[in-house]
Amino acid sequence: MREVQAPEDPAAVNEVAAAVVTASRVLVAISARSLATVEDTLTVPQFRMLVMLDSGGPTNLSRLAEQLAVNPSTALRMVDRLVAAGMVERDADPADRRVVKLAATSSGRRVVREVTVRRQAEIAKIVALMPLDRRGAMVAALREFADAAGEAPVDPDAFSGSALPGWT
Amino acid sequence: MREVQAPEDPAAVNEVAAAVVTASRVLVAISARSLATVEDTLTVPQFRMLVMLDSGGPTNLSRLAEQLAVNPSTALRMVDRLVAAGMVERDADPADRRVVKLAATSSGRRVVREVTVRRQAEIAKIVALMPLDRRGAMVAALREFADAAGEAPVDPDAFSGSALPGWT
DNA sequence: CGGCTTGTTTGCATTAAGCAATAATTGCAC
DNA sequence: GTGCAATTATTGCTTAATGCAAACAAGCCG
Repeated sequence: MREVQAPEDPAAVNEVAAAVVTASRVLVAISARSLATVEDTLTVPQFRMLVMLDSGGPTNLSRLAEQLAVNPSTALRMVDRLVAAGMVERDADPADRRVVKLAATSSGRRVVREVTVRRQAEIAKIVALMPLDRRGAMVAALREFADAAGEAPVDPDAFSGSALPGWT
Repeated sequence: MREVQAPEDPAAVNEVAAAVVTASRVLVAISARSLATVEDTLTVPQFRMLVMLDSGGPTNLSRLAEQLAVNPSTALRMVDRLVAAGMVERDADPADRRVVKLAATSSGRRVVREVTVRRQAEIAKIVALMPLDRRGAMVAALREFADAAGEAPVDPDAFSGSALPGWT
């Protein structure tokens, strides 16, 4: 069986990997900075949970824990703290008395919005420093990379208002 | 004072931001997967510490804590656990009896190498799926982005063997 | 020498996290 | 329709990560 692609040049692959790693550092740094705004109020895991609730709408505990890839008991106690902080609301589900519907309060949503706005601003600031005629190539290249990884693209409009599910 | 760049098109900036976010999800996922290999043995913060010690060479506790951006006491207890796991070595500094020199053991270094190899393999696998003639554009675009962010690029050769400091 | 700084460690508290067990429902099979 | 299996939330126990403040040790400098 033959490779579909031409034989790989190890040095070239390394070059790409290095570029990927460098870019990812930038992204991680942006995440951290934009979250530092509300750092006094929220921890990183708490923020991730809040983003899930804000973007995904109300859910129950099990699904939330599954989305965050944590143990239900962990999720439960995080919810407890967010409820105590007034950022998440608990409601009984009339259809199934086992489940507890969880939703972000307006206060919680506001925090998510603040962080998101700041993050977008950080990215935009960097993008603005790039030569105008290179941005198209940037978008194309990143999409190509994401496509190759089999990741569903983010809708530019959808995310502009509210959420970046799962992204710290 | 006038802008150097042409006036921004908000929609275009959003497009770039969306592409960046999508790509960053892929990178985060790769991180998580490649670290899952040793998940049973090490926690994420422990691995970060190990990477620091492996790539940066021996240090003392204060500098290590500073690099990881954690409190010295936190770093101390993490070191305790890594020492107990046989992955880090404590040595007295003859020049200054206050400091404790910390270094990764060969066992610790091996773990870092395993994860790094797996991560590179994951990235390479994705890169291999991209059209050959687009990889150059990808590298160029990512470098441009990193440059704009003022980040020092990663040396492809330097990182190929050992380390990705600070990158989870 | 005596104070100041630096480096490590300990005490105390909170958050995060997983596993196991329990309780409360619901759904389904018979 | 009753009883057992599955689902959902919760609690108890343990460990790890984290920060702050205080203690303690060792070097530095005037």
